[in-house]
Amino acid sequence: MENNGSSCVKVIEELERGREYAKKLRDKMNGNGDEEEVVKKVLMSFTNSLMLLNNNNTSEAEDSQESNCKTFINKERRGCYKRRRNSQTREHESETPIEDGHQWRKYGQKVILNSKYPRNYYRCTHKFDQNCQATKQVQRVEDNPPLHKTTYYGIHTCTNLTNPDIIFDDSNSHPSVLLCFDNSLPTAAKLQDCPFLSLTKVVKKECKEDIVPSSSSNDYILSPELTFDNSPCSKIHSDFMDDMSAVFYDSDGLHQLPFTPFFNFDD
DNA sequence: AACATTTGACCTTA
DNA sequence: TAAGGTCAAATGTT
Repeated sequence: MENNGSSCVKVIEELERGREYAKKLRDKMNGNGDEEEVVKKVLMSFTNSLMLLNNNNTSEAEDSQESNCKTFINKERRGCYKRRRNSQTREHESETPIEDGHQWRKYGQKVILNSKYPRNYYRCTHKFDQNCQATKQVQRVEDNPPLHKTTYYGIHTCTNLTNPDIIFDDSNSHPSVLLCFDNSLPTAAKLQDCPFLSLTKVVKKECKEDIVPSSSSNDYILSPELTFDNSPCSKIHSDFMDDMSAVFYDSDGLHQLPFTPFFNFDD
């Protein structure tokens, strides 16, 4: 895949589009027995295909670094990690740190050379209980007007959509990335009226320096599926779904399946 | 007590 | 070797 990243993006985008259509069709079925089951399976197929694509994308890079990174084998090697590839990011800039609807746990902060403000590092709260590999970095990049840059790595595979009633309003920020969530839960139906998407709004603070708390705890709400629109403003990199593991969705929710992708787009 | 954040150490990469 | 990403003990919060 390394020799044709843009083609891979197109495939992913096409699959995303197909999945959206399947979702719309499923919604229109409205409990129509067997036919709805078929649509659900189509939807599941799109989702799993996207997962497979991602896993295939990253397996080679992971293989090459396996010998160097033994973080999960030998916990005594502190600081061992996979350095991020520049191409595997989604970026977003806004006047305030964006509230993306996911649950994040801050795990680090670094002073960055030639930057006035430190960079904050977050991982998904469900990194360990659901093996969700999503991370993000948040850094204030400008003073006046205040501008925060959020860079996302990986994709959420966790399933903890706890409050889909609160929708993220991105209208006041730069529309660099639009995210779509739909975990097939009944409550998620409200989100599907938004064509390009919707973020479940955060009700909790991100970190003390970045955002004013709006409630008493520190978690974000999250939802499991993530898609991107086709807006020219969207900044989608070829292999954004880094760090994914072999986790697939079925019509009942998220399940870990005991196999790994068997095809290779480079063939 | 459980969970989240802070922060210095550790490690990899350019 | 400097810069940056991650870990984990210490500390804070609920």
